[in-house]
Amino acid sequence: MKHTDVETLFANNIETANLSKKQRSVLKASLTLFAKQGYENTSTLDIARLAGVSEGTVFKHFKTKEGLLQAVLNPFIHDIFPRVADEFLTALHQNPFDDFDSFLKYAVRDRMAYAMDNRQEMKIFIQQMVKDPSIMTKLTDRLAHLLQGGVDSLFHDYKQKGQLVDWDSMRIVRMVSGVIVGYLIPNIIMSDQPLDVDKTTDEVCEFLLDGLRPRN
Amino acid sequence: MKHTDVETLFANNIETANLSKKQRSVLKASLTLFAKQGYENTSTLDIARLAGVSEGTVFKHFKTKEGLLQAVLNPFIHDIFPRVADEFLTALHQNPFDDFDSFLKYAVRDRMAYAMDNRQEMKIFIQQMVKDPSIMTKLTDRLAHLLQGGVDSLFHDYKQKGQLVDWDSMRIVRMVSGVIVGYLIPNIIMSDQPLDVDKTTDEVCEFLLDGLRPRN
Amino acid sequence: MKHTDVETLFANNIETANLSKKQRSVLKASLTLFAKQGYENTSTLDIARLAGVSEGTVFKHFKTKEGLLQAVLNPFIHDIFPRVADEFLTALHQNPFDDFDSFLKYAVRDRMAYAMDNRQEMKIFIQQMVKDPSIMTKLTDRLAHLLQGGVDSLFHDYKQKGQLVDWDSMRIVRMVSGVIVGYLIPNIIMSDQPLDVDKTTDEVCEFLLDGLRPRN
Amino acid sequence: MKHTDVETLFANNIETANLSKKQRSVLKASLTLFAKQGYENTSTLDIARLAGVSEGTVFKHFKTKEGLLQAVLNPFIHDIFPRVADEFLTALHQNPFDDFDSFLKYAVRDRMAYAMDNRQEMKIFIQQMVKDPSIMTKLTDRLAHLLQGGVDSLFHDYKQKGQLVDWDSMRIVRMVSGVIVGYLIPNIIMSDQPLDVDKTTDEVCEFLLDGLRPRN
DNA sequence: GATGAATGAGCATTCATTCAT
DNA sequence: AATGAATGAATGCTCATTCAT
Repeated sequence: MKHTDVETLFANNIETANLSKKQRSVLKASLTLFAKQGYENTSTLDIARLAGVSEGTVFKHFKTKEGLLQAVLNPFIHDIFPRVADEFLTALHQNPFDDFDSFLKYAVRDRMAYAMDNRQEMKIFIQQMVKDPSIMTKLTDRLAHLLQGGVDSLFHDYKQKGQLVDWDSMRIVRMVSGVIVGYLIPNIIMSDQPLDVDKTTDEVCEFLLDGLRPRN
Repeated sequence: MKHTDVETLFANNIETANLSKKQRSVLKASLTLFAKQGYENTSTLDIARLAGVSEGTVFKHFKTKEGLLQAVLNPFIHDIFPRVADEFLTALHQNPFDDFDSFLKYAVRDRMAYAMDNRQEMKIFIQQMVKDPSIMTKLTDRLAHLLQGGVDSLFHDYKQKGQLVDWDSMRIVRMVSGVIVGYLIPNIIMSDQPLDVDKTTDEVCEFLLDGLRPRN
Repeated sequence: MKHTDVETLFANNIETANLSKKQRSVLKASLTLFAKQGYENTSTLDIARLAGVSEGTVFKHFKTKEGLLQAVLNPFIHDIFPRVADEFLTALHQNPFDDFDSFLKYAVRDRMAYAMDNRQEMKIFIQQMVKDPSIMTKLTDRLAHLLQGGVDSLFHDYKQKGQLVDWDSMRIVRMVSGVIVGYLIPNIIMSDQPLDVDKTTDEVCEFLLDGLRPRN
Repeated sequence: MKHTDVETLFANNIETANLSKKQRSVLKASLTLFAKQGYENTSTLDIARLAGVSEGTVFKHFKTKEGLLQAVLNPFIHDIFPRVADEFLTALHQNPFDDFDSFLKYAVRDRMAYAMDNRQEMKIFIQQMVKDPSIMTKLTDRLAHLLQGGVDSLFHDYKQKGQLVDWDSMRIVRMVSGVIVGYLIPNIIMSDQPLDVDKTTDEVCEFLLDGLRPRN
């Protein structure tokens, strides 16, 4: 069960679909350069050159450099992340795990691997979030809304079976993602040292499982 | 037991000490503006104006804008953060807690409050780390080194008493700080919504304590 | 006796006649925009949008933006203004006035009303003349040629009857139009305050007829 | 009795006084180029080159290209034109003329010569007025205010002596300047054909004094 | 040490014009 | 004929940095 990586989704994105070949290459060049050197340190000329187009072309469709950034980030917020979340929830529903331990391990490993596969893209997101918090709000709102329904039913059985603490589902999600984020962010940012997904998953889960064990 | 805030430490900082009044005001203006609008979006003229000096003065001592950034960040890495860590460890040693629960609650609340008190300064750090990972490496190396000795002796008793899982001390530190970081970063960045430190501390500790409970 | 306004003449103009519907709409859009925001501040994209055509279409027929301007101005010089002048002279000949006073009042009121009715179009002309004096030369040459014959016969009788000073006809024309221009230009340019044509006509004529010499 | 020309006044202008040598040369270059090729067709690089400075220098003091235009025009509105008007009124008061004929001839010739001497500067003014009518409003308001008091006393005697029609003084001023403007504007704009000031003065005055009514 | 005028390379953006479809 | 994507030169403007005073 392999997840689709962001780049593929990006290429097929609905908003991206009606762009010409050149405009798509502008978008891709922006993604690459923003990730590598940051938004502010990337000039529109850099983008044009990497995309193999004229500078005018960069502005013809995207109007401003900021518009280009939005065009890079929006698919993530409105399409890719939600789709990924959905894909993930579906996968979880289709492969039911007998116990919460296996479930958690699968989930953590999967999302961690996902993030590792898409480091570059994550980095832009993190960089922009640090500057413009509204992006983060938009994204978390959107994801919260998406997960709200899905996770309740997922967690319900495990709670019944006494394998999972009877907390509000979103609190559990926050804890788990908090720990993962605390682990991943330093790694994503210092991108030269990739993470050992298996080892980290084991460590994280051992810790999470005892934290999430039901109180007797 | 109140911690000293970063700004006071900053003013008294050893590297900062031998600067003239004007140069110090340049440094302070940089801190303020970098925090508010980011490094790239702050011009040296902005800094000069806020500091009440000429543009030439900004460069007289600090050579380049990058030098100004380093002058702002270095005290944190080499002086302020270590001193804060030391202050914290000392406090912990001086106020011994009978059980790990009380200890953890104190520690978490204290560091959380500390971060909340110095949001602005943290924000520059986060922003720069995202762009220049080496800053993070430098900082974590330095802190790791500082804590290594200190925490071992702190945790030893609790481990003996069967109140704390017998993991490597740094793994415990990483877990705890991971959870805290996962909680704080979103809040620091979206600085308009301050965090309820007490409530969050309780939530975080409830979770951490079961995760860190020794295995039978 | 109502004069035809410039827009109607423009639409029926001989040079304009063999244009396609789209090209005509390009020309009309140019007229509107040049008048409203000036030639330099109007982009060919603005024109294309207002005309409801593509940018390519704008250039298909008119070759350059300058060509577009010429296409807008030429009808005025070669067709519309002369036709208007002719229409005016004819009207004067057909409605002979017994005395020069009545004649002058009619003429002044008519041309003044004409200019007021076509402010927008006048404005482009004025703006362009200021930049490219050759337009003015072309126009004045053309009008001078047209009036030369016509006015002589018109003025002759009045001069004979001792109602009009015996100056060269063109000097009289120049004086009269000078005074009118001095009155109108400020008003056309500051288009928000329309002029009271009747009142102004009376003032201007009183002055033109008696000058500054006191009435006995 | 020779009037001071605009360029000299411009150089000594109070607002202009505290500019550095280079900034003054930027201002002078702007004046020259705006007059020669119009505001829109003059690039800031053109100005920099003619002024013999870097492009940055152009913006250091004047902030924007529009600011440069204002810096060129403002002295005219706030300083030069008023000073010229004052100088003119004073001169008229100091050299009393026995009859209105001599007075008018002197005044017309003087202002006409003044305008001819400063064609280039006038041209910018006219060009800008055509685009931004508010400039004209500002100027006319200012001049009207200045003349209001002065001309009344000047005209009073001539009116008493029966040499000047008993109209409102401003109406007389408007008529006279209207005729002069009607004569001058075409000439200023088509700057290659300078005007014969003496001949034109005679023509204009003859007309102004007696109107179109035949001499008995 | 401090000043601030000057620099000039760099940047985002605009726009008339072209051309393949 | 019409389209509109693409072009690339040009433009107004910014900013870190230098240096004469």
